[in-house]
Amino acid sequence: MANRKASGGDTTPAGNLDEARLHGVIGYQIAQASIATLGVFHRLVGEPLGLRPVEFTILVLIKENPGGTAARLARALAVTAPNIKLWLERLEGRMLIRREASASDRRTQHIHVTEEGRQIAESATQRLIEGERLAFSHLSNGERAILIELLHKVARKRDETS
Amino acid sequence: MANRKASGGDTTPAGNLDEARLHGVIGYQIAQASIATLGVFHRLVGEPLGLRPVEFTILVLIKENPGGTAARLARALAVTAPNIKLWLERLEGRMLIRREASASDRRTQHIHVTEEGRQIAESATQRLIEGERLAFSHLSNGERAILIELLHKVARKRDETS
DNA sequence: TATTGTTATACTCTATAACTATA
DNA sequence: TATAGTTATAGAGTATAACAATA
Repeated sequence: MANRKASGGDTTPAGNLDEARLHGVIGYQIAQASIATLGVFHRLVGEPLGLRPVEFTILVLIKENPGGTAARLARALAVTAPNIKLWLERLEGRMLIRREASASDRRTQHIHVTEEGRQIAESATQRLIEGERLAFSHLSNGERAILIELLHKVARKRDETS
Repeated sequence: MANRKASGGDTTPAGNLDEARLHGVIGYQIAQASIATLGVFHRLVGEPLGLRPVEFTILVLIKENPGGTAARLARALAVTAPNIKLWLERLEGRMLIRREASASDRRTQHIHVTEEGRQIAESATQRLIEGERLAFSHLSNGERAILIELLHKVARKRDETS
């Protein structure tokens, strides 16, 4: 931290290293920003609730899409089928979700959250929203809303191209 | 793949209160958006140039901060010391960077890019900027600029809290 | 006493291929 | 023929602990 600039200086997220044209690469800025958001997640959800980012996302998506299938989750999160199966097994082992055989298609299972899973999912989401609001309080409410909408637009693109 | 808007597709059920709440989690939107940007990276840089995201970032940061040390890179990218050492060894093995012993501090090494490393770093950056402009053409130039600045603000936060 | 770089090691996560049973 | 879920396995990536050299 020897050469840290004073307040108002042009410090960069990457440990005060110069970024130059890298600054204009969206993917790079997203990766750098994710270091901050993952820090918030780990502190407020990962550590206290024992949830990894993937587990949290899967749990919430199941809660919001009750009766969905594993294959649909895998596509939504861009993970492989064996991968999603492992995470579902862990969540099921912790009694946070349950899987029911489908009546119409005997290949698939309909996934739901348990009551405990619902509570943890809602608690985690609430912690994240409040935690991010506090950690990123140097962004106004409007800026956070704009950021989310623009990120949403970027994320939407992958469905159309890939 | 799934490009459905309604009719029981991958859209979340309407009237679900918590769907809006997950929508407001910055870290979630960042993770979703990174799937799209990583796709662009893999197609335009990872595949043709044989560079992983970490390798690209390390290479560019070295190019723009010549003479830096491994420890500084590790802090900048939030990776551990043994980890950065492995990536530096691979880049050095490909003759993209070189390490020189320091005269003042005999513990450290000053890292520079080779001529080939410089060319690849610049080519990769150029490909990414143009590729993202094309892939995310549904965002205006202004929107992309705003997105980058807001991500920059989020990323900058991690230095102050952690 | 703290820091840089390194080694050794184990663990987590992920991807691929192959299999089954359904459709 | 295609899809959902599963199994087995190998590989990639990452973290931790311990160490030596230097500040």
